[in-house]
Amino acid sequence: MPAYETLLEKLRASGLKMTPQRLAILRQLADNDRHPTAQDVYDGMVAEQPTLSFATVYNALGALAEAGVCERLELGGTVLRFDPNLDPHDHAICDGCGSIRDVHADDDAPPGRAPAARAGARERKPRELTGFHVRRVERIFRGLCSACRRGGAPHDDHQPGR
Amino acid sequence: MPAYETLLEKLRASGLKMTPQRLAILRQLADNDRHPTAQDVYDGMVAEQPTLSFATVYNALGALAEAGVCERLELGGTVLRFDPNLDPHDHAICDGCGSIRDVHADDDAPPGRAPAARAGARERKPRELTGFHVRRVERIFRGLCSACRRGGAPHDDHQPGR
DNA sequence: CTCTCAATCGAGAGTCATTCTAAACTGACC
DNA sequence: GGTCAGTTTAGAATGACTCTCGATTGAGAG
Ligand SMILES: [Mn+2]
Ligand SMILES: [Mn+2]
Ligand SMILES: [Zn+2]
Ligand SMILES: [Zn+2]
Repeated sequence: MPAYETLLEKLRASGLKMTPQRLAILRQLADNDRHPTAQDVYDGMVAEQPTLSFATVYNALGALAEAGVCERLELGGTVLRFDPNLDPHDHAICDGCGSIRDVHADDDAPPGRAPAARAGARERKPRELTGFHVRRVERIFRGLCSACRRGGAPHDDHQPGR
Repeated sequence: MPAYETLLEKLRASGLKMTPQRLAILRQLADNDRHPTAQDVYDGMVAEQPTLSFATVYNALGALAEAGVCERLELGGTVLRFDPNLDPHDHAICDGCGSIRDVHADDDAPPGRAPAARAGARERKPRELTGFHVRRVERIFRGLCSACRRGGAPHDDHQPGR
């Protein structure tokens, strides 16, 4: 989860204009591992940017994603999410509360593979797939977070999906 | 890709009513590996079911999915897709034409793993992930299909996504 | 067969996330 | 201080789905 300075540097390098709205968005994304929606980002901004338009948040987030400052995530469900963490990684989504957690290949044993065989895990390059040229691979783990496994559906950080 | 008879049997076993609309949907799904949208299914039905309502297609597909006759796929993008193939498998989505291909763990070497280590590939059981109970794993390969790798964007079977 | 009723269907309105449109703004450069 | 591209804004538009509710209809009972 990149710090504000890091994101700022990327924005500067991208050639995009440094507007107050975009800087405020960077502040929202800095050190944020919660995969916020456009709504989340907007909510965190209206206080200091009272005239902010919703469309601006979408525009800016889209521009930042295209510039390689953050990533658009379409993890199923109806809402778009944004991730400042550009390291290749997977996501664990809780069916109970909808929370999304990063899963790095190193942290946890990938499913379908014996923990012993975890040798060349770091590898993430595109490869061939019988006539299909793979550019990137997305993996989603669905299940229950530790909190939801106890109580039925406690805090409910995110929307539980419809 | 299950045959009509197979789907019919599952529907019968589910306890759901066997209505003409649902049978027509089964006919659409039988031996279909194209992961059709509700629109696709509807389009294939209006000819023989002229009074068909769009909502009915959604209702019926939803009911069939819940009954375990087919599966709802949310592969990003804006549209819901349906898959009669219930074997655990992954999907390769072409960035060019939007076509979706099944990828079975046996067919192609999973990325991030040396082909030699393909031993216990069949394994697909839920497992622990440091505090997260994994119920199922989804994997999406994004890239270019063989057709799109040549010409820029030729036939365009599906919508290229926005 | 005929009856009965919960399950299902159909039409249209409603929802919601996202995108588009067009006008106003901003700031760098001449 | 004028010009212009890039941005922001409000609000309208889009599109995929979901809901509502009255009408219809399978499927088991008799
Ligand atoms: Mn992430
Ligand atoms: Mn499939
Ligand atoms: Zn949870
Ligand atoms: Zn293609």
